[in-house]
Amino acid sequence: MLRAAQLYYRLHLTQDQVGERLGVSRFKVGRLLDRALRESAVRIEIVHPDIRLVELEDGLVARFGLRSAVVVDVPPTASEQDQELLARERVATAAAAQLTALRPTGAIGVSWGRTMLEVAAHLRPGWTAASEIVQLNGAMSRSARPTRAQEVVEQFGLTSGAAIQLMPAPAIVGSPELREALEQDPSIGETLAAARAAETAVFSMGVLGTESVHVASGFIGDPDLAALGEAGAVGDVLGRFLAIDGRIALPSLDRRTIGLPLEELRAKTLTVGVAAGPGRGSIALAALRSGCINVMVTDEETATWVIDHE
Amino acid sequence: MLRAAQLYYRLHLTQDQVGERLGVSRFKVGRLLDRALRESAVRIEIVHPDIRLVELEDGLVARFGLRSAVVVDVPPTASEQDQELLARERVATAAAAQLTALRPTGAIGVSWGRTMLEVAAHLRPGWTAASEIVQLNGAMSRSARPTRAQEVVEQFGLTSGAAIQLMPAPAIVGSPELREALEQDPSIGETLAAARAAETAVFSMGVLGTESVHVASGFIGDPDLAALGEAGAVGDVLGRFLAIDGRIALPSLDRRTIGLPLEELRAKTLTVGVAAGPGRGSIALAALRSGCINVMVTDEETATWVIDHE
DNA sequence: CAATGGTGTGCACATTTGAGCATGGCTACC
DNA sequence: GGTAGCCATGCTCAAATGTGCACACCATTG
Repeated sequence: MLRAAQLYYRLHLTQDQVGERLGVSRFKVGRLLDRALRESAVRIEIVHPDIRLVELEDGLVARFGLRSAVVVDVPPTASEQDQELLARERVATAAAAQLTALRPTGAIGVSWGRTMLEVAAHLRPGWTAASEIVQLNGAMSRSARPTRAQEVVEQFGLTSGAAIQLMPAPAIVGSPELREALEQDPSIGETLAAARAAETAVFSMGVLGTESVHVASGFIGDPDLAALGEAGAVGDVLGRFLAIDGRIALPSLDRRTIGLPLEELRAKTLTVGVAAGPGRGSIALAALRSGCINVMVTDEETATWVIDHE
Repeated sequence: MLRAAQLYYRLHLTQDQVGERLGVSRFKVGRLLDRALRESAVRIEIVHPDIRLVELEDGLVARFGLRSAVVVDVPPTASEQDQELLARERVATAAAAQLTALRPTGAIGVSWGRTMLEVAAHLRPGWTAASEIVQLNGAMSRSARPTRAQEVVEQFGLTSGAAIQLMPAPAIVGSPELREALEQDPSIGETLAAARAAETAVFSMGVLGTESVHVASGFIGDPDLAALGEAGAVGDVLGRFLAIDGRIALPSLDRRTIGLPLEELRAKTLTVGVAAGPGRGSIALAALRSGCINVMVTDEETATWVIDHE
C-alpha cells in the first residue's frame, strides 16, 4: 500500500505504471490507494496561509445560513487608524468584486456611510445591468458634516448606467408621527416603495459610539445615545440599532427611523452586508443574527470575532 | 485557487462540480489545482510510520544499483539477543516471500548459516519451479558444532521439488594447493560447475568475530582471525572475507576458501543477499560495495547504517 | 457435502482528468 | 494607430480513473 502511494503520489506514476512495477492490476492499485487514503496513511492538506480565510467564509456560511461570504486578509499597519482605513479599502474592494460577480439585476437598494462610499469607489463601469439604484434609508445631514449619501447612490448609478432614486429625509426624526408623515409624502414614499420592491440590497454596518456617523451627523443626540447604550445596542443597519442578539435595541427609536424596515430587508433575495475594520465584530454578529444578511463581506478580524462569539 | 483546492481535496467534488460552484470552467479548475500543487499550497504526504522502510529500500536501490530491496521493521525487544533472533526471523520471512515473488527458475545456488536456515524454514511448498538447488560454498564442519548446511539445501529442495547438489568440502582449508586439488576432484568440481552455471544465488552475510560461524565451526583459527582483523575484514560472503570497501580483505586466505568466487557471483542475473540483526551494517555495506548483490533483504537498523555510512 | 456468505479480483463501461492546440483579448512597443 | 508577442481561456481528443458487476476462492455452517 505504501509502495503504491509512494510511486503514485511522490513519483507521479499512473496507477497503471504502479501496477506494472508492483506486479498487480491497476484496479488493485486504485483500491490500495483508496485504502491508504481511508486509513489516513496519506494526508492531503492545504497549507497555504490564506486557507483560514476560506475556512472563516465556510464557517460564516454554515452558521448563519448565508448564500456566500467573503473574508479578506488585512496586513497589519503601524497605527490603529491606518488599520481601519486599510481594512475598509480591502473589504470595499472585495465587496465591489463580489457584487460584480453576483450580477444583480432589477433594482438595487443601497445604504450610505464611509464603507459604502469606498465600495462605490471601487465599482468598475458596467459591473451590473441593473435598472435602478435606490437609497434605502434617510441620510440628510443637519450638521456641518455631510453624509455624502448622495455620492454613494450617484456612483452606483454612474458605473452601471442605472437610474437613481434618493431618499430626501433625515435618518432619524424627533417623533414616530413625523416619521409616518414623511413616509406618506410622495417624495419619500415613492423611494421607500422602490426600496421595498428592490430584490437586492447592499449596506454596511455602523458601530455605536461618539465617533458614529449618526452621532456625527446629528441624527442622534446625547439622550438617545445614552438610551441606546442602556438598551444594549451595539451598532446599526440602515440606521436601525441592534442589540447583540440581533433584535431592535430600542423600538421607540426605531419608530422614529426613516427607511426600509428590517423585516423587509430580510425578505429580499440578495442582501449584501459589508463590515470593515476593528470593533465591527459585535454589530456584524448582531446583523447576522437578525437574519437580514445573506452575503457577508468582511475582514478576518471581524469574521474571527463573530465565529468565536456565536 | 484555495477555494478550488478546498472543494476538490476536502469535499471531494469533481473538477466539473468545483467549476460549477465557482462559476469557472473545469479546465480552469484543473489549472488552479495544478498551480496549487506547484506552489505547494497543497501538500500530499505519506504519513504512515512504515514509509521510512520504503524510503530505505529506495535508498539502497538507488545507491547500489540494485534490482530491488526489502527492508523490514523489527519491533524492539527486551534483550539484545532476542533482538537478533527476532530480526533474523522477520528478515528471513521477508526473504522467503521475496524469493517466492521473484519466481527464480533453473538452478539456484544457496549458502548456509543461521540466517539461511531460517529462510529455508519459511519457504512454502511450491514457491518455485526451479530445477536444482546447489550449495555455493564449502561447509563441512570439523568441530562439534555442525553447520547444518545440508539442512538448508535440503529444505530448499524439499519445498520446491528440485534436485539438490551439495558441496562436500570444508569452507576453508590449510593451503591454496589443497583448495585447488579439492576443486579438481569431481565430487566438488561438479558442484562448483553447477554453482557457476546457476543464474540465481541466495546467501547471507556473516560478521567477523569470536562468535562467527566460521570461527565456531573451526574453519578459521586464531592466527587467521588476527590476520583478518589486521587486514580490516568486517565479515564474509560465501566464506570470503571483505574489508569495508568491498574488496577481499586477505587474498591469501581467499585462495584457501572453497566455493564460488565473488567475480562469478557478481556475474549472476539474480543475487539475493540477506543480512539480519544488529552489527550487520559493515558487512552489508561491504557486500553491497563489492557489487555481488542485486536484491537486498535486511532490517531497518542495518539499512539505516548502510545508508548513513555510504 | 452442499449451501452460504464474505472477501478479493478482474472486467466492461462511464466518468473524470490531462495534453496539446486554436482563439481572442490585452499590453507594450514601434 | 498598428502590430507582434504574451497570456488566459476553452476546446477536442486521448488517457487515466472510478464503479458496478460477475466470478472465484475460502471458510463456516447446517
